[in-house]
Amino acid sequence: MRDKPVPEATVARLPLYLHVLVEAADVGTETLSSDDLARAAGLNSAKVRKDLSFLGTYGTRGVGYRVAELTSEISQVLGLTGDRPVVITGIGNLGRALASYDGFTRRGFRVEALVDADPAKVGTTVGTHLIEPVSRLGQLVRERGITIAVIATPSEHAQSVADAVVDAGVTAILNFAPTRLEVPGSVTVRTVDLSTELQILSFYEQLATDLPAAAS
Amino acid sequence: MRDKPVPEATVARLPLYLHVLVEAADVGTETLSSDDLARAAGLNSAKVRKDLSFLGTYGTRGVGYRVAELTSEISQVLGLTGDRPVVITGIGNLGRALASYDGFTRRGFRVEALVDADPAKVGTTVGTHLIEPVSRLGQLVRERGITIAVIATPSEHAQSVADAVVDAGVTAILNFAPTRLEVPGSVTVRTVDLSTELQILSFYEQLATDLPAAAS
DNA sequence: CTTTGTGAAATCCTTCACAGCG
DNA sequence: CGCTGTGAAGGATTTCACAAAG
Repeated sequence: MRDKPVPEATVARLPLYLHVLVEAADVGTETLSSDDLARAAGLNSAKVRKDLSFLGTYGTRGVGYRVAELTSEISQVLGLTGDRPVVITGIGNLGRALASYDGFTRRGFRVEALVDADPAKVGTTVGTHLIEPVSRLGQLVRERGITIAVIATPSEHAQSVADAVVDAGVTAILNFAPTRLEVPGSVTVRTVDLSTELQILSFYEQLATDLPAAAS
Repeated sequence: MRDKPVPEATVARLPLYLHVLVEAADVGTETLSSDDLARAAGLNSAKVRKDLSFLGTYGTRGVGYRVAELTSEISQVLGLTGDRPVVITGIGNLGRALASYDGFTRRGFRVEALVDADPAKVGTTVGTHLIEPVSRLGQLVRERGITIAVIATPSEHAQSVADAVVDAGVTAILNFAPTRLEVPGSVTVRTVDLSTELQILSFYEQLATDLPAAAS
């Protein structure tokens, strides 16, 4: 049950299951069937079972999955044990939104440092976090053992920030700048580009309005 | 050449091609080969050619694709002709970031209305945009022909906002609340959940640090 | 009798490899 | 020649369908 290579598509759904499980636990539910999970997650039950089978976690036939057990199993697989320190770079509107977003904290992430290039912002705070100068970026990453960086800078600075954090030991980057980052293969990058998302939506929106009616 | 069902995976890459094309045009480049496009987009050239073949746009053998022509072709397929009015709901830090994000405007989107439930925010402005009360949401959508809504409200209000905009005629929703929205099949929803993204990153970050070295 | 876990079929996506156009 | 367009091969993912466990 060890060493199955969890498929990418499955990894992308694990946070969704986790979300459903946490909500179920809040309500006091102790077990969920694959069908319950599927309905709540908007999937079908076969997919849920296949996904969970990769984790090596076994449900109970005739009953379902134990919420507590599955929660901790998924958390473990995702590496959400303990707090993971994160640095946010670029404290504009978006960076500020991210810094005060409690969804990070509620999952296992801790905003450990904020940096910005603007001297007028350095020394001010967002919530309880102090904004530090970008010149200290490498040092902060090293000193605080940060391995995940969020880039919310203007796109023209995204690459140089990426270079700096990678050089200091970061191995995962969440990039909000609309640019392709060039990084070593050992570093994982996920880019969230808002205008890309809107353009994809636009395509499907157009389909929906061109055809009279058709849906799945 | 009409009526090929453009695959989902291809649609997701079209904005990327568009981005590369716009940058190329800025520098005065008039043609790009599939290999040039692939390098700039971080893909391989076969994929680029396959993708573009679905559009019915033909390049020139021995030369490549005409930048201007391909740009307008992709824009058309994505439905980016003319301005598309968008409403942003929930003007917290994130909503404010979105409202002032010029990436929307630079592509074919126009922020046409902002709404918030907080009476203290209603009547104030973000840039040139006035914040209106959520009670006017349906009316605004109808009057201004809005078909795309961005939801940046707290998650407990996301569903009711979705219901309201769908009822008023919106057919595409970009959802930043960490909730699954229940909508009719004719409405397209894309959810961007920041903590989901971080959790996926966490998985790969963990892999990278557990293994000594392995990358593609 | 309910629900899991999983081979096998079906579908979707990517990559290969090359014929053929400019 | 160089580069597109595309059948065909190869992978990955989803769905089916059912045997076996509780």
